[in-house]
Amino acid sequence: MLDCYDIAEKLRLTSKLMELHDGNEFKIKSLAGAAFRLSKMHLAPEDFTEEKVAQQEGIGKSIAKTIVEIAHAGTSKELDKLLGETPAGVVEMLSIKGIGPKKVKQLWKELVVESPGDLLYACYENRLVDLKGFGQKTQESIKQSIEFMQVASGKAHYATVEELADGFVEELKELQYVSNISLTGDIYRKNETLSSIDILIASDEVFEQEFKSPLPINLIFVTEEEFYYELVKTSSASEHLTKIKFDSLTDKNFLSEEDVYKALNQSYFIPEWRDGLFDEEIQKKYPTHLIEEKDLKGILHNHSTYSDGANTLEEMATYCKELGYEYFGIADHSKSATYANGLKEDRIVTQHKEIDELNKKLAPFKILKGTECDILYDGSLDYSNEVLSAFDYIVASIHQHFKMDEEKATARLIKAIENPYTTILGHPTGRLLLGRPGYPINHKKVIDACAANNVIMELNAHPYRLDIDWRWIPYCVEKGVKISINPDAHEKKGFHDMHFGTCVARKGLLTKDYCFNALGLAEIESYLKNA
DNA sequence: GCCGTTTTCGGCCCGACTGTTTTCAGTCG
Repeated sequence: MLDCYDIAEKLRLTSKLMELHDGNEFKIKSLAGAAFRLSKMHLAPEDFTEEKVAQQEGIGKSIAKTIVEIAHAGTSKELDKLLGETPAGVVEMLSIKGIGPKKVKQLWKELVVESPGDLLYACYENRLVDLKGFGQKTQESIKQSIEFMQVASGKAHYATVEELADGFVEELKELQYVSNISLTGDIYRKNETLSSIDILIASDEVFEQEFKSPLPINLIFVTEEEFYYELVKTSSASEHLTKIKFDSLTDKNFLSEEDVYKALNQSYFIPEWRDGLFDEEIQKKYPTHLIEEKDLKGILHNHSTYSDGANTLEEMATYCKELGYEYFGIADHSKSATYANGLKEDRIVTQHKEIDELNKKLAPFKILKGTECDILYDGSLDYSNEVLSAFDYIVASIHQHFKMDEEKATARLIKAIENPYTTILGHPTGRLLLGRPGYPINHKKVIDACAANNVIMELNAHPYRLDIDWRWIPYCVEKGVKISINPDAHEKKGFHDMHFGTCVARKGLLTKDYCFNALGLAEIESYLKNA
């Protein structure tokens, strides 16, 4: 039997859902009012009869009936019906602080946002500011609310805590009794989502430290002599420890992590490789030139104010040049992406004219003419062949119709891959880490199709996407499919997400040779010309 | 849906705050 407060919550939810579904506004108000009153009442179980409940101010016969129903059954028919008509993620959105049913309804109906994860990404893409009644500040506060919710649920994206964790280590390093210190655990392996920040400390003293952190902090204390032994141990997944026969070590005193692997008669595993997934591959073929940020020569897949970006084409390109890159690929949304102000054909012509002008100004730096072309429901692309041929390259991505089974979604992607104009397959699963799972696809079939059609696979470097998942990179490389590390930048600072893309690319053993945008400008232009 | 009564239908509803507006809508406690 539920108590007054819990029943009130259900009534409140019912009224919010009714509001989402255009219910009678006075009915909605009386439900909300009844919920408010009920939440402050303390009725004994025997008081939950329709007659007694209906005596309360603001509660009439009808709501009294509902209250008794909920008290005994935990829910009501009306509530169940409304829940059945509402995507679960939209219901979750109702609990985001700062937005109520009216705004949730607007987001759901006008932006087709169906979960807090969707919504967070829409904030990142700057899509809320143009909605009536929304603005920059509302968007920012929604973003913060959702980030808070995600952290509150016990997990955070790597990007959210990277800087913070490094700061903690620096802070602790200053303590005189700390003789050695390092991050360890998942964060040391640069895993894409984290549930704690683990720090290994060599110290004679065990101490406690207060941190302001969104994730729990585990301080692990060891002796100075055993520091590197413990570092390898605590930073490795158990699968990795088993494969390298870590337990066979008798000595625990080492001078470095490399020495630990030497003693095990193993080649060295950088922390990123200690998940235990590719141990045999690494042993057989140690990657010769693992990708580094400095190998990246250009940035493809970016947005500008032409579609849903926050900075102009010129601002984006100029900043890209300032960062030392050789080229900048603009890939604004295509016409079907109406929510993102996708470009109709006439605006492509305008943009290309501007690019030609800017290229004169910025040479030898170059802006490449691209598009992030929507893959439509049936797998066809969003522009005619004639329009597609006007671009230097095409990033083909799915943005709509996410609810497909694996067979359909895979066929849809393969059809897009087989389109002769497709250069890069954008964020192949559409996942948002800690947000939504993405559509299910058969990765092998999709990668095989890329290989057969000479299509490059995107590794979307946005820390919420990191899509394609790095676990599939070795298979891409095996099939000869190159990887393009793309930030999907919607503003200048988005370029810095290349760092996170590179982190996971290294986890996936990506070498410079198989990274598409490690090609210099001349090489990439010649590739695009001949493709 | 609830309420109240000038008894059966018309009006309901606190105020502060914020952000987006250009006089107000939505949210919250």
